[in-house]
Amino acid sequence: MENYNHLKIEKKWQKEWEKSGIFKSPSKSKKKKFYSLIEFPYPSGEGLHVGHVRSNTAMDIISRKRRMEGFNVLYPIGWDAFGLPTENYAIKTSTPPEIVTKINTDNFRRQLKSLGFSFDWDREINTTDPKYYKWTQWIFLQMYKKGLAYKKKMIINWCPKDKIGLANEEVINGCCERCGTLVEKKEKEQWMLAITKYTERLHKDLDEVDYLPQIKTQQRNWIGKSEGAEIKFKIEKSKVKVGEVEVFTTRPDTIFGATYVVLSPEHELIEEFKNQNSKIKIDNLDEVLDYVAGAKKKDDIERTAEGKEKTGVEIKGIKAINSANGEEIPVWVADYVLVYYGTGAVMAVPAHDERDFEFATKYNLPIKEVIKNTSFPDACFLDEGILVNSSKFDGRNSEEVKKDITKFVGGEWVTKFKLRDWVFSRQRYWGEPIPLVHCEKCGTVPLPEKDLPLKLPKVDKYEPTDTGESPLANISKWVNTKCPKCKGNAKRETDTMPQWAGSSWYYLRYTDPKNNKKFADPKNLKYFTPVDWYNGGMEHTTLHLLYSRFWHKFLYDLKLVPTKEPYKKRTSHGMILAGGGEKMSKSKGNVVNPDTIVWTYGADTLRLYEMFMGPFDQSISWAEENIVGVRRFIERVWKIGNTYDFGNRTSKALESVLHKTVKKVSDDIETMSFNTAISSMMILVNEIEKEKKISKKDFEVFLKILSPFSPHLSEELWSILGNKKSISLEKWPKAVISKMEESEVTIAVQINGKFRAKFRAKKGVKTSEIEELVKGLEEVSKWLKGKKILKVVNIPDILVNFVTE
RNA sequence: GCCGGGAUGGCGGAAUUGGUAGACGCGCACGACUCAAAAUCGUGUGUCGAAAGACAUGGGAGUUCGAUUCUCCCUCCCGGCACCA
Repeated sequence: MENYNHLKIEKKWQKEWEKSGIFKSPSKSKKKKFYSLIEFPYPSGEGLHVGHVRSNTAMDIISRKRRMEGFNVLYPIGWDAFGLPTENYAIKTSTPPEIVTKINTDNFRRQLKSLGFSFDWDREINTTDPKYYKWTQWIFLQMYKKGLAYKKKMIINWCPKDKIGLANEEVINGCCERCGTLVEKKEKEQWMLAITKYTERLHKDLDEVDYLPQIKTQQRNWIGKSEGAEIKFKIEKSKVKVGEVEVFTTRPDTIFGATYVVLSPEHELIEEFKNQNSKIKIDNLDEVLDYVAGAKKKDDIERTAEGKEKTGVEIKGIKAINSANGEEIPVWVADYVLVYYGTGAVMAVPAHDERDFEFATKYNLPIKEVIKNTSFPDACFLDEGILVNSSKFDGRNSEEVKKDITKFVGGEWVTKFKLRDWVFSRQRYWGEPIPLVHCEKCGTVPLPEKDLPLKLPKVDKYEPTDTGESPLANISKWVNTKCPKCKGNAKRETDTMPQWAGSSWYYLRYTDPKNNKKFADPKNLKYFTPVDWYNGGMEHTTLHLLYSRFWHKFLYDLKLVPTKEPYKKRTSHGMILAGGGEKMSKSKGNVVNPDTIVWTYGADTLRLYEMFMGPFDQSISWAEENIVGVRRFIERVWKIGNTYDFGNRTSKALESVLHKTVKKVSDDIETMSFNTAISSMMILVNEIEKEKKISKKDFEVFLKILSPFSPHLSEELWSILGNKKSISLEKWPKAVISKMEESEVTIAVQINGKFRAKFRAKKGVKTSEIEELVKGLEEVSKWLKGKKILKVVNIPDILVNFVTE
């Protein structure tokens, strides 16, 4: 027997698979389809991460199993190649980003191929390929035409280091998600996508998909649905109505306790105070404007940090009228009220809201109890309860009066969401150009479809400009163009799209990656979509998942895709951390290169190790010393396959273990419990080695269930055993229940719940028989001697418990 | 602060309609093979104890014949959100 030479064997089969094309997925097939998807990698300069190997192997195992179960499996791969790291690298080395991308994707491709993943390489896509981004631009234009893409002057999060505007989702603790630099505020015109028009559906349709519960929860929290009342409060000056302010509250039941109203600094009413012709005149305009200016200058961190001490200024000269009891109450402006949520104004109920309580205490505003509680007046009481001091609503319960009170004060019951529109423009080079033209006469004009793709022009410098414009703005030849409508002089939009654009629809392109006439043929979409199983990182559950669901729903409304939701099932994997439990990073020098492992131990070993190391959905530390365990397992299987003199009989006991293993592995793959699947196969191999005998047929059954995990080893042994066709074309084995059963069972004996002995008995043995059998056992009789048995608990074939006095 | 997940030997982890805690793997110890080492194979390996046995699943209470599993309280760790009215 030759030693197991992983280098030779793995290369051989990778070539073989490529030659035979058995992992290609025909777009036309009588078979049922199965679409399994991984998040396509960003081809970074660092090369493949061992984390990629973990998730790709998991979906590869599932894909290979599905193929053997008779499905036409689509398991595609591509590159999410636009983005900042490539651009930054290009700036640093003066290499065009497309060259950097080419080098990186070549490297990634080589690495992925060395791991034996069963991708359909014919369907490879790249978001930076004009043939691909033509359709990203096309979809954007459809959104533009439907009014979902709009330009808005707004205060954006600005990263001074990357010189780029960031979406809210990309700001982490007030810092840039990528480089950690403190984010500044900057006013700029930005392209927005009206994702909020889909909020309700994005929220509701989560009921229909099979996502891990945590993923659904995170999406729901991000969308942030809450129900409450919109209520108008009159604004009076010297007892005369001069206007009104609308507030949003989830607690209309506490309205009788509203002792003041707070406006956010950006509230529209404040603009009106400045207006000389306005009916609303206030006494301390300068003071108010000072405060507002100060608040606007502060960025989000300052507003929230600052020891969380709330500040505000009373707006003097006007009063609000509490719509519930007609009381005159003061109006304040304070930056703890956010302009972009609800109505940008709140009714403050200090007795029953922590923030209002803090503010009222600081500024000596009245605190009025309206929900009965014992802690008043030392602390606010947040729970719902029985109303007091609320005129005719006294004595009733919060829950039941909310809507009644809303009606009573003429308010409206509404649903609000935290989700805000998506800032879609970036002032960078390496992204899809936004295909719009600004014409002096016609305004903003979309490019006609025949002019797509609008290709990125060649530039000399990739640096963004300090004015905040994209480098594209410097290329006058490109910027100056003709208006598609009037043929007059016009300028191109110079902003590009964010990285999320290309990844919002890539799973659709896989169904028909080479189509030049459509983003995908409807027939292919009908056959392959939705994605049956999508696995990815937890870090993408809020952004990528939400964005792509939004794009999908938009396309669904245009009847361009056949399903409401893009992904039927979504799971996520845990991260692989470095030895000390830290993130792997270049700067810490703790990155594990999969190439090294593939060379020294082999791809099958790496695959098996990463699946065996721990629960798939949990983060886990890399531990190189454990790799040897799975390598030993592979070598033992290799030895059995090469040296055993296979007969045609397997012992009953071994047969039972085999079938249990088949069942366990089949079930565990479905629940992504790969670690226990592998452990059960190890147990089987231990048993085979103990008996030193197994039939060829049964050993082949084992090879089949091993093949998704260790495809190279399995193929090689399969062919050594004389099989001509690939093991991947075999049928997935079925566990035979009758063969799993054993005639004898081990029954545990407990005395008062404590384990004392075990014994073998025929299956289905009766309680009375057990008592006789057991009393003969010395370990049992010594505990029962002189004791009265009060009760016998018998769990058939598992356990018997004697309860004594 | 809120939401979600978690805590089990020296280490990674296994076990839930409540039923023999520690499967499987690593490590370690001893033995076989070897001139020797590595590799391999065999045996053992939760803690205390000579043994009988007792104690053990982050801590404390409870339900139960029986709790890693269910209930309540607490501690710590990880992830997400964070003045969202």
